[in-house]
Amino acid sequence: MLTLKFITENRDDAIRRLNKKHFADAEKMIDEVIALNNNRRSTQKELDDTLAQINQVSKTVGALMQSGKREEAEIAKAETAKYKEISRELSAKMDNLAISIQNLLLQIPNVPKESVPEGTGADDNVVEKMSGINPTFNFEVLPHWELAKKYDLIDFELGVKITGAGFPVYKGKGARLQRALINFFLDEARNAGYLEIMPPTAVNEASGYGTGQLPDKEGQMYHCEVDNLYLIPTAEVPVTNIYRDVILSEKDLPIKNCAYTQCFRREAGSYGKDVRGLNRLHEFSKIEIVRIDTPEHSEESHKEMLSHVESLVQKLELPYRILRLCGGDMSFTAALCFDFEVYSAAQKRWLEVSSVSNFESYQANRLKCRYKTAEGKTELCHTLNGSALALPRIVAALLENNQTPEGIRIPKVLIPYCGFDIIK
RNA sequence: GGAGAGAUGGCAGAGUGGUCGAUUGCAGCGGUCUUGAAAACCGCCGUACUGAGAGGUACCGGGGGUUCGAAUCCCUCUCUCUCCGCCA
Repeated sequence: MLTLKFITENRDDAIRRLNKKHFADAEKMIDEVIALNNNRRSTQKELDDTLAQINQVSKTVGALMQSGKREEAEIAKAETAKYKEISRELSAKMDNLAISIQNLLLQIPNVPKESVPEGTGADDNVVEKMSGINPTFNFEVLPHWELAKKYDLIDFELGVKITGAGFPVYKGKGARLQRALINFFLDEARNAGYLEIMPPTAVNEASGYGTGQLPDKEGQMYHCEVDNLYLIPTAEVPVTNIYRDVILSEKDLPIKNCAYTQCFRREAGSYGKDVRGLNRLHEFSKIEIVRIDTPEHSEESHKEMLSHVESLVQKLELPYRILRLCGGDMSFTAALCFDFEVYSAAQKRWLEVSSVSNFESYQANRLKCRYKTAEGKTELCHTLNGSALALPRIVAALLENNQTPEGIRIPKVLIPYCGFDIIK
């Protein structure tokens, strides 16, 4: 969430930038926050003064009792009664104000950076870069779900039997390809300086709130009600929460973590051709990269993350494009976000395989993730994360783009990881 | 699942109703000494809100209560540890 300091000191700027995100009622909500906060401040002053009175009288009571002046002590005791009544009312008022402010702040999205383009939806995203060669075929190409069946790589029906739609079963070379990609992505991340983390895939409520999946996306996560745990939709949740309520030292930044986990998404409301095959799953594998950084360096970190992700799709020899998301298409919490898409030759469409975002201090404020500067000041960190990469759509593109009459060719970089160079 | 113990500052660990926001040790920071380092010695060393500042207020797992006054007493919730049971 945005900080009160930012909102109160940059009212007009905040409203203008929220409008870029096409956030309705920006002005109304910002002004309400400011009004509530002013009220909160004056109420707190009153409350603090009242409590100070009580504390002071209490001290004299103690002193009087010790010196045996009982009657005077009794008089002093009686005096606190009226202050107590006042403080009770004031603290009730304070609690209400604090809750109202918190509720409002949770509803206000992050403000986009200046470099975010104007726009209302996916069509307004700016293509930053397009690279790689779209494959051409002189035979009839099959979509990946048919290739998966033809070569017995992925069994969607079996997944339905065991669990349900969106939980595919990978078999033989299909399973080995999964493991190869996971290891390849993890090795690449480690070589780029990321510390590998293997976190739990179920998290508690506090972690869900920490990274902002709760309360907004409650319905999108699998919830184990008996123990009140949530299956993670991304490794971002457990990994970023490592730094919840932590004050880091400036010399430790940027922190660079990577993690492979299974990810679970209910995808309530999804249907149609977008969910065919591997395009949208309830459970999938993903390698996530996470950074915690200083405000001064986070932009640089973001660039490094983008070139890391770009190197992955390049090594996999996939045609790709990088989109700079417009204000209207960005997520609630991002300040700047780039999407990577790979071209899927049989489906003839772009598939999103990575989203690399800078959240600036928005997420850190909720997480209370701070760092001590060299001068000893405590400041909010910036947090960033990105997929590097999510497997299913990469697999979809690899299968479709690399199909030949002889079989499916494995990109050179993956051959040592797979242990085979063609699927036939 | 059964029984017991516990939750205090980055860590360890005192504190059982009145200058306790908290003794002490370690770690950290600054300094003296040293060619440099170590050792020794001296000083500093939680977070947040509020105030121009001095300062004020809150926080000893969370919430509630008793009291003029609570880290300390009571209730409640959560979590952790130990032992037993079950088990990958």
